[in-house]
Amino acid sequence: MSIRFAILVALSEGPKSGYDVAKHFDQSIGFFWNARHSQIYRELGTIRNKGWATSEEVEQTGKPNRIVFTITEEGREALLDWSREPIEPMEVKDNFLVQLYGIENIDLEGLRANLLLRLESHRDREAQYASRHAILDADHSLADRGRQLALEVGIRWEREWADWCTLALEQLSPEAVEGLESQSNVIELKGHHA
Amino acid sequence: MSIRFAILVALSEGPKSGYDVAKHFDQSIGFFWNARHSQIYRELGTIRNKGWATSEEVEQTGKPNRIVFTITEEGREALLDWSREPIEPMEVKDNFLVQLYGIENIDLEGLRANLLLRLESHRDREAQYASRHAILDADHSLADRGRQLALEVGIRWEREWADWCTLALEQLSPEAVEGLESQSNVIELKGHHA
DNA sequence: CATATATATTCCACAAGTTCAATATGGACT
DNA sequence: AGTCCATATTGAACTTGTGGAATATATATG
Repeated sequence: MSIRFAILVALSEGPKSGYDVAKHFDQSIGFFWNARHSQIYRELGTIRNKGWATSEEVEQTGKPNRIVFTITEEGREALLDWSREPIEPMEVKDNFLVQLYGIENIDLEGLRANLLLRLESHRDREAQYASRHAILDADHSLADRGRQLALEVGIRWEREWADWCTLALEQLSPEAVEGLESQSNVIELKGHHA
Repeated sequence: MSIRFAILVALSEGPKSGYDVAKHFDQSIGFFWNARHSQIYRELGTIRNKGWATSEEVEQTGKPNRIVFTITEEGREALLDWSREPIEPMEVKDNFLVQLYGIENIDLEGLRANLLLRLESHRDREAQYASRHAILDADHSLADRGRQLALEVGIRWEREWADWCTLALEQLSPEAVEGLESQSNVIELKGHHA
């Protein structure tokens, strides 16, 4: 229950080939639920098998033929039914947080390096979302308002994470950590191997 | 590359059975990377096969015997190696955001109901994290500082989401949406079926 | 007395998602 | 001439994670 409906959302805006869906995902829904092309093609197959879409081969010269999928009434109903069901809160699965819980048994230098990398990537993404947010017109179009809301939460999310990375870098800097009580075994292990 | 290391982090704090790991997850790391017991037991098997832990059966009366896993030097090194590798930014996979991108083709009433549910669950979680945050001592213990940082980002995350839910409920209220340009097919579909 | 819960592990079927390779062609870059 | 990229789809092997059932006993709740 997942990428299936993200694809169906894409099809609800107009007929698309697997390639189109993948392209579309790269610059919109994909920010929030991406997938590799192999999965997209497979899901399109099951969507068709469920009667949620019909497919039609379009001949092309010089390029491989496209197989274009068109959503059916059943597909639109499936989308509606899905949107009426309760949504499970998104599951947080972040290696950072696992590492923080095991901070005494991991490499602090590695963690700091990763915090810096993440800080950068959060700033990048925030800028990306913000630029897309700016070109939408939420005052007149429902579609744009929905997309803006999605981008809005994306922007907030990236901003909070970036701020948090800065905080974590401060609190875990060598000076800040010095003198803290710790049963770390990292130093002895380093001695064994370096 | 995932629950494996979360389990290894748990084992790095002391020997544990599969049941212990599951319990431990329920109240700590599990907030940020949970798993069902069937997967935990399976991963413990592969951790042992990789030589990252040894296992030992402990006889008990009245209860089933426990199989206790103890981390090895190789396991500790694997944990260190892992913490030195770059961490991929967490993947966002949220049905909400998908629905917002397809807002014209989903049921707005359903979306509003789900926003209310989510608002509640974010408030709950924030309170849960905050109460755990409060009992840690980040001024003296590195372990506690790490855990506090993890909880800190959890609190920020829940707070932002809760605020956003409120914003979305306002912007998608029937009054706010009225008069917006929309090609929605929801109404006609309802007519066909209700 | 029946039922639920806590303890403790195993196994199987399934769903969801990734990785990699193969196929085929036209155009752009070096 | 050779390589890379865009177009376009398929398929197989694999990893990761879920759901459910089976087994066995002690204690608590109704």
